[in-house]
Amino acid sequence: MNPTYEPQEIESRWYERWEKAGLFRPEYRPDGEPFAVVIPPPNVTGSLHMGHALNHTIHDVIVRRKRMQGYSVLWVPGTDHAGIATQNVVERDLANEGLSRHDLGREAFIEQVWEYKRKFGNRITEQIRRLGNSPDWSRERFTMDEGLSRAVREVFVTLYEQGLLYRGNRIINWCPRCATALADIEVEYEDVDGTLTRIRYPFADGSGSLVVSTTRPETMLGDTGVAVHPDDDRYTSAIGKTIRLPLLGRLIPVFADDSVDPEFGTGVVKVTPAHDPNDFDMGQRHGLETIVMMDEAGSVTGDGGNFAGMDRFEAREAVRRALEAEGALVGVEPHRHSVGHCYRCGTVVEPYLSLQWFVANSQFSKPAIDAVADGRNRFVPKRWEKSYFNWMENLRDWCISRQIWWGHRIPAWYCPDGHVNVGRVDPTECAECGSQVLAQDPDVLDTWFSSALWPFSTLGWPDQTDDLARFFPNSVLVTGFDIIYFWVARMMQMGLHFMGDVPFRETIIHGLVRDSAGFKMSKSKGNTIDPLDVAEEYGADPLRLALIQAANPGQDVPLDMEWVRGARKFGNKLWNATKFVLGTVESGSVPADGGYPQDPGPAESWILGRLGQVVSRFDDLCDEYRFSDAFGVLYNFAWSEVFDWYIEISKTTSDLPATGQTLGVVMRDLVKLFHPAMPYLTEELWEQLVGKGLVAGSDWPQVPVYPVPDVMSDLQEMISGVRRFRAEQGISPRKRLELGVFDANHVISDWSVDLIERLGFVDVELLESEPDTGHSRVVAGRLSGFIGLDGVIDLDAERERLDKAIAVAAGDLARVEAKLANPQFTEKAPPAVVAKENGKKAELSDLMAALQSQRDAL
RNA sequence: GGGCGUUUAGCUCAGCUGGGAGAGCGCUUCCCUUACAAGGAAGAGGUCGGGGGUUCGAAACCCUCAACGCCCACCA
Repeated sequence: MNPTYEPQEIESRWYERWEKAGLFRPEYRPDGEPFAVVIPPPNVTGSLHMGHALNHTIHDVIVRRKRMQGYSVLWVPGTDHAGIATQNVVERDLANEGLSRHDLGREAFIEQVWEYKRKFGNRITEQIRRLGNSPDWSRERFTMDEGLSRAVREVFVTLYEQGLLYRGNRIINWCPRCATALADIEVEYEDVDGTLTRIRYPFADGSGSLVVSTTRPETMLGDTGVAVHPDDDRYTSAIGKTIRLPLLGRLIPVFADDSVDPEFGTGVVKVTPAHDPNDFDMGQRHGLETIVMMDEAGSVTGDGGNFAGMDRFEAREAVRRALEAEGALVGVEPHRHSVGHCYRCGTVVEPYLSLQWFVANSQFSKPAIDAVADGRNRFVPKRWEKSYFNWMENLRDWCISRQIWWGHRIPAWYCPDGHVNVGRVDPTECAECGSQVLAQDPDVLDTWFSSALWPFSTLGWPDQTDDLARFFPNSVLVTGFDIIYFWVARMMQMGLHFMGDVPFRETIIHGLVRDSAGFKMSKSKGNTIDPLDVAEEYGADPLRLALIQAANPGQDVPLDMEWVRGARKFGNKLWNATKFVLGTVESGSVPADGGYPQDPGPAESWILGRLGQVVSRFDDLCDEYRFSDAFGVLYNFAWSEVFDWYIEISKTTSDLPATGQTLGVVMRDLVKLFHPAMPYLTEELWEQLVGKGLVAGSDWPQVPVYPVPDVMSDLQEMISGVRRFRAEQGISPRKRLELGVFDANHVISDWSVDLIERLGFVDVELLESEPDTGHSRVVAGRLSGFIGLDGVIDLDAERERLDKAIAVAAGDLARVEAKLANPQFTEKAPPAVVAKENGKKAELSDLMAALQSQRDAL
C-alpha cells in the first residue's frame, strides 16, 4: 500500500469495474425487493454545479446502502432538454457569428441544437460518473428521446380529450427578450424603486376630470376604460361618464368595479385589458374593448399612434413627456413595487394578452393534496407539506405553450377555417371540414410538462413494461426545495392522474449549498465552487463525505474547503488504520461477511458491542434521511473509539486470541459502512483486506450482539486520569510512574493491568487497601488509582489540582443535595429520577471524602 | 398582506417524546511512541437571542418581543 491516501490515483480505478460487474443495474439483485429513484434530470447542455453534487451524493448514499442491504435497486439517470435555457445558449452562440435562429430557419436551428446536445450532452453525465455515482446507465433517458416524446404526446392528447387541456386567449406573462409566454411560477418577483405617474383624464363633455395613477404610463395607449369603486362617494357622479383619453383622444367609459381599492392613489384606475390581468378581468366583466398596444418584442404597436415602434421603456418616457406637453401630467413620484422578471434571462416580463395552451390545473389539485394529506406520499422534512398544500390550493391554470423552437412541438393542427385537430398521429385532413390544408401549431411545450412525467415515462410508459410494473411508484424522490412547485407538485398531479398512484412514496427535500460565509452560490456573485475542481484537488470521496456530513433534511449545506480537507484527513486515517491492521492480519484474509469471534476478550467484546450499537443507530438515522447525524455517529465511533482506543489497546494485547480477527472484522465493517459515502477509497481498502469481490457488491454488516463490559470504561478512565495528571503536572510522557490500583470490586484481570501499564506508561501495583498519604488519587469508576508522588511532582501544583477537583465535586454535590432536599421534587418526580439523584449523591460524597483526605495527607 | 424557518462554544451545527450543556473545525499546552505530524495526549471556551408563563424541574412546552433568512400574493 501507498504510505498515504492518494484519492486521485485511486479514483481512476474503480468505476469501470463496478459497471462491468453490473452493479448499478437492478438485475444485480434480481430477487431483492425493488427500490427505485429517478435523478432530477439536469440540463443536457449544462455543467455540474455543487447543488448537483449534493443532490447526487445523497442519492448515491441512499442507493449504495440499499443495494448492500439486498434491494433490487434502480436509479434512473437522464437529462432534460431544458427548452428555453438550451435554446438561449445556442442562440447566444449563433449571435457570436452574427446570426439569429431566424436566419437558419426552424429545421436547421433545431438540428443545430441537436448537434449541440450531441457535443455537450455527455459532459454532465461524465461528471456524474467522475464523482462516483451509481445510476443504471443502461436505462439513461432524455426528455426528448423517442419514448419520452411519445409519453408527452399521449398525455397532451388524453388531457385534451378529457377537457383538462385547452387553448384560450388569456393574459399571460411574456418575456420580450425570449419572445415567449411563461408560466406564473417562471416569473421571479423583485422589489424595485419605480415611479408612480399621475395622469389627468378629462371627461369628454368638458365637465372636469379624473386623476389616475400608474407605474407603467405607456400602457395608457391601450386603455379602454376607467374604473372607480362603486361605494366611493367621491366618484359616484363620474360613473357612466365618458373620458377622452389624452394623447390619442379615444373615448372610453368610466364604470364601477368592486376590485378597485379606494385607498390606493386617487382611487381611480385606468383599465388596460390587454396588458394587465386585473384589467383583463374587469374588461371581461364590463365588455370593454381590448387593445394590444405592445408587440412580442415589447415595442409599441400601430395602435400606439405616434409612439408606434418605440421600445416599451423608451415609450414610457416619451408618453410621460407628451402628457406633460399636453398638460395632462399631474405628477411623478417615487414608488417601490414588485416587478416580475424572466427566470431564464432576467428581463422584465409583461402581462400580455395572447392565445396559448393551458392545463386546467384546478382539476388536479385535490388528488395531489389528498395523496400527501393521507400519507401515501410523505415529505421529509414534514414542514414542506404546508408549502405544497398552500401552492396546490391556489393554483391558476398552467400556461404550457412556449413560443420557442426547442422542445416537444404541440400536437395540434389548424385548418384555414381554424378548426383544431389534436391527435396521437399526425392528421392528414381536418376532422371537422376535411380540409387537407393543415398547419401544425408552431409552439412547443413547457419543459416542465415532460419533467412532470419523468417517474413513469422513464420506465417505458405508455407501454406497460416490466420496469413500470416493478418500479412504479418510485420509492423516494430526492430534490431541493427550490423546485417543489416546478417539479414535485406536477409529478404528483400527473402521476396520480395517469398512473392512479403517487409517483413516489417519499419526497426528500434537501437544502442549498452555500459558501462558507453562508451566501447562496451563484455565478453572478462569483462564489461558486466547481465540484470537479474540488475532486481534482482533494478527491471525489472527500467532497462526497464533506457534503453528506452536512446534509440533514431541509437544511442548507455550507461548504468550506476546510470541511473537504477534513474529510480527506479522515480518508487518510482510514487508510492508515487499514495499513496497521494489515500488519496483524494477512492481506486478503478477512472474510467478506461474518467472521465475528465466538469467545472474545473484554476489549473485543467491547468494540464489537459498540460496533453493533453504532450500525443500528446509523441505520435508524439513514432511514430517516438524517445523513449528517448518521455519519457523525459513524465518524466519531471510527476515530475516537476504534482508532484512538481499540487499535491502541490491540497493540498491548497480542496474546489475546481474537485480536487479529476482530481488528480485521471491525475494519472491514467500517469499510462497508463508509462505502456509500466514500465508494472509491473503501473499494481500495476492501481489496487489501478481503481481496475478493467488491465492497459495492457486498452485504451490509449484521453484527451479532456482544456485551459491552463496564470494566472497559473503568480502564479508559484510569488511563486518561494518569495522562491528565501527567499533563497537569508537566511530567514528561517518557517518565515512568508508579501507580497503585485499588480494585475493591475485583473487576480487573492480569490483562487489564498490562493495559494500564502500557497505555498509561506506569508500573502498576495492586493494593489491598487505600493508602493514606504520598499519592495522587485517580478516580476511575469502580477503580481507584494512586500515583506515587515521591520525587515526582510539585506539591503546590498538586494541592491546586486537588482544590480544583474538590470545588467541582462540592458544587455538584451541593446541587444534588438541594434538589433532594426539595420535598416537591422527591414527591413529584418519577422514582427512577429520584433514585438516580440519590446514587449521584452517594458517589459525589465518596469522591469528596477521598479527595479531601488526599489533600489533607499532602 | 399571508405563510414557513432560524437564533446553543470563535465558526458550522447536533441536542428527536422536558430530568447531569455536545460534536467537528479553530484555539492553548505537551509529544516526531515502529498505522497515521493529513498524527497522538491533555485542556480552555457557553447566563442555550430578550422577557414572561406552565412544571418539583425548561435549551426543549406555551405566550410575547427582537434580529436574520426564505416562500407566496392581480402593491393599479
